[in-house]
Amino acid sequence: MVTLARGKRRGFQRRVLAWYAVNGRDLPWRKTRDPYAILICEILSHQTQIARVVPVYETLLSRYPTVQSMARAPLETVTAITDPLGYKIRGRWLHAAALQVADRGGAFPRTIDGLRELAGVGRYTAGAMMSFAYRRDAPMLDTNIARVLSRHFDGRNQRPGQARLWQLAAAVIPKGKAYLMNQGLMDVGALICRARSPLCDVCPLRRSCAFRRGSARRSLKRRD
DNA sequence: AACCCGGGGGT
DNA sequence: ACCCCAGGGTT
Repeated sequence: MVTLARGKRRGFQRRVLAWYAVNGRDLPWRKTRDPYAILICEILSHQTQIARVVPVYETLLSRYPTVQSMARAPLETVTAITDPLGYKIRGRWLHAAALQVADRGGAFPRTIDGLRELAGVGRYTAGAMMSFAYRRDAPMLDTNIARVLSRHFDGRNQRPGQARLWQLAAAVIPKGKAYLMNQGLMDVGALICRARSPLCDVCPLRRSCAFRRGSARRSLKRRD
């Protein structure tokens, strides 16, 4: 069980949201709540850098504006667009999921468990759809959020398991603001708390971060 | 839990 | 060369 002191939690949330309001990336799927569009962007984003996802996302949506139009399309026309990104199974997943939704009359599932029955939709993608498309307070854990939470709460000498990370991901969501928090955490992870050389000096969470506290004295003394 | 899938980016 | 990238499915 994860327990975060109320004050610590509030501070963490406030810093991420304030930072995101100013520094958040301007990504095309942040303009929509269409679960179909969200599904496309999330499937395409699996283990794939966002810059490479954007053009494929645009092509796919302009070619198949609705889930029914993708369901009607031959599989090969979809995979031809998605295959260049690698993990070619995702084109098949996307098309299969479109068929599943079309069979439901074009209505996407509204629950985590329902979403996870769609091809290629796991715990992460279901959480993303719940918070991005439906604006529900659902946690999600991707490589960015996992890294931010792990570093901030457990520092550099511990390896938190998936169970703890999911609990933390849920614990840091302010009521009614999962969308902003999840997007914000992903951007902090992608732009500041990077895997390689994190920009701790300009991180909104630097004052409370266990990773930074655990860093070598020498690097702390460095000034820009 | 370990393993597989994958092309492309950054260092 | 090596590591990493908005994970999911299978074994």
